[in-house]
Amino acid sequence: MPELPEVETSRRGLEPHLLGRCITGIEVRQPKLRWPVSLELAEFLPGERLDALRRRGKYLIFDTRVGSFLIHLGMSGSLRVLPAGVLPEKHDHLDIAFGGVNLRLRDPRRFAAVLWAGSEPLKHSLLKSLGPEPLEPGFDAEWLIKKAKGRRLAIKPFIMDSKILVGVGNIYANEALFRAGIHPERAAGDLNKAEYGHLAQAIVEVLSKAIEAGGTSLRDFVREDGRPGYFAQELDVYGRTGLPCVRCGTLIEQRPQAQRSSYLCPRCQR
DNA sequence: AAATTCTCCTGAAGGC
DNA sequence: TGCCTTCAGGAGAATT
Repeated sequence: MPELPEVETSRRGLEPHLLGRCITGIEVRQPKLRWPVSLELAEFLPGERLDALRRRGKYLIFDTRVGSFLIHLGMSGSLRVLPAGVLPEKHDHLDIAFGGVNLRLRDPRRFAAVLWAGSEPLKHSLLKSLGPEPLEPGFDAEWLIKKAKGRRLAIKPFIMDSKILVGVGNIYANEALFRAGIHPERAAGDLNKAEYGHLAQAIVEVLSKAIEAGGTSLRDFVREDGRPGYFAQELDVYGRTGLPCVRCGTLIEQRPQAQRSSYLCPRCQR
C-alpha cells in the first residue's frame, strides 16, 4: 500500500518525465474514485505546463500556472508514464496526456483521489491540518511528546494519525514500533522521553531506508516505470505472523487494533 | 477535544 | 473446478 516512501518514489520517478511539459488532454474513464474526479481538471489544465511536482504527506501536488491538482493513491493506486497510444487496461481510470506520453492512474480498489486544489493547494481542506513531514525539520521527539500529552489513544494509531505526523501507514507504524521496542497498545501519553526519542528516530530510519530501497512492493503497488520496489524483504514484523522475531526468535504475534492488524514481538516490545 | 466506528472497493486467499 | 466467505487497508466522515 502506498505510504510515504512509495509516494516519494513515485514522485521522483515521475518528475523527470513530466516536469516542464505541457498537458494536452485529460481522459477520465471512471470518475467514481474516493471522491468524484474534479471536473476542473479537464476545464483548466489543457495547454498548461507542469511547473512543479511536490509531495505533502501521501499527497502528490501537481502545480501549474492556473492552479494545482492533487493525487492521492489510496491503498491500491499506482501511477505510470506510458507512450501515447498504449491501450488502457482494467482499472486504468484516468489519463493525463503530456504530448507524447500519458500519466496513467490505475487503482483496482478505487480509494484514490484526483482533486482540483486551486492556487494555494497547501490550504486545501485535505492538506491544511496535516502534521509535520517526518523527514523534514519540525518533526522530532519533542513534537510527539507535546502532541501525546495526556492522550490515552494507543501509540500505534497515534503515529498513524496524519494530524500528528504524515506518511506513516500500517506497515511502517508496525516496523517503527518494533525498531523502537515499544508495544503498539501502550497509551501515547504514557511513553517517556527516551522512548519518544527512540520512536522518532525509528520512524525516520524506517521511512528513509524504504525510500532508498525504492518503496515497498506489496500487492498492488507498482513504481512509475512498472518495476516493483524491493523493501518488502527487509520488513521485520509486518506480515510475519508466526515467524521468529529477527532479534530474539520469539514468534511474531498478529492482533487487531483499531480496524488494522498490528504485528509485534511480545518479548522485544514492551 | 478525544476516541471509536463506519465507509468506500475489489483482488487474493482460504474453505468446502 | 468453482463458488462463497473473509480479509486487507488510507483516512475522512460520522458518531459517541
